[in-house]
Amino acid sequence: MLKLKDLPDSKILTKFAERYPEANIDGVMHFLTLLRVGSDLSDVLDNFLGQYGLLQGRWWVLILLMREQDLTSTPSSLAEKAGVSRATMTGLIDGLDKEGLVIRVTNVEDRRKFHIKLTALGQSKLDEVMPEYYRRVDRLMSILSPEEGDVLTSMLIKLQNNRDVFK
Amino acid sequence: MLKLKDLPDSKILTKFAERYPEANIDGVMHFLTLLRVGSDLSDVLDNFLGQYGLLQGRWWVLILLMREQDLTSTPSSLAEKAGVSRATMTGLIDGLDKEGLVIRVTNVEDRRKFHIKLTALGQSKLDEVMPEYYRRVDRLMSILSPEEGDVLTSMLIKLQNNRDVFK
DNA sequence: AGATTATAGTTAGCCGACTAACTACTTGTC
DNA sequence: GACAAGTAGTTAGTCGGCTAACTATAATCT
Repeated sequence: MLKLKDLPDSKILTKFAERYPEANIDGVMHFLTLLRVGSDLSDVLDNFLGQYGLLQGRWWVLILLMREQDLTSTPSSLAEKAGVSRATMTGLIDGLDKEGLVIRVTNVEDRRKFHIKLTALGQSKLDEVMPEYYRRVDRLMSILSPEEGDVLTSMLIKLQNNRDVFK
Repeated sequence: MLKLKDLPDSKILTKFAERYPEANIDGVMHFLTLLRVGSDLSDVLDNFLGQYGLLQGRWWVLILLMREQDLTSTPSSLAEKAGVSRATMTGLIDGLDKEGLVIRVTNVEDRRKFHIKLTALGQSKLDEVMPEYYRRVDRLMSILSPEEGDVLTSMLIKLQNNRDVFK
């Protein structure tokens, strides 16, 4: 996502605003800051997960399975919930299967489907990662007061709901 | 970046919190919301740029060149400012060169380098995209008051500066 | 001045997304 | 109950990132 390291300073934005008077300098700065911080935090998360041999894609699959009562789901359902294509989910499951973190079980009721099940090894991988993940998130977010956190989220949701204006 | 569509609700988080008492439910929700909104806005931006035959990578290169006094820079400098590897920058410049939006000019002072220069066609591509881009950003961000925008950015910067706790 | 070290750019090969097309199976309709 | 349409999963091929290794050139240090 946003890779740009060199965010414009107000001098540059002013130069651009001369050519493009539509520019709302403050708005652009707020927008770019949001993209940039989101991207950087995502990178930091990937980096953290990498220490456990995971990446966001695989990690979410494990978590989605753990959410299920019987620790089981189907590739299609996982793909939809994880926000990736079914083809991508095939690859993610391949990798997790190879490492023994999940298993594919044939579904006798609908032979098009598989049951994807979290294994004991998969659960123990989560048990290894999640406590540390939660501690890190807590440390990260504790720079904001609980009230600030609520305000942040409410503003983000407003932007989220307004994003269609960009389409 | 964050693809996960199915953010946990408080019921799921509570279940996880039983197994992982470290979990600060509110903090996790705020964190995931930030990643999610950042990711979605980035996708929306890519989608917008795609209508003009651009993607974020190429678009930033054009903008970085336009920031320069003589509309000229080097691949290394562009790579660093854009936050991509030099190898990736080679590919971006290849594409832009092929479309005539930038040109490579040999550098007689240091024959290892090239001058990468924005062409008139490249400038006119920006002139086509930027006004609409600024209008969209303005419309998006105008859901927040100027004061809210400032508060948002200041909280984001706090998180940004605190992200090393994750490492 | 010559050898070493550092820098600029490219190439090759990998990785994880994607879409499109394919097989296998199920559902629905006449 | 056969056949059309829909769904589940995989495969093949593309794309834009990446790192590592390579070539060419410049700078530095005896």
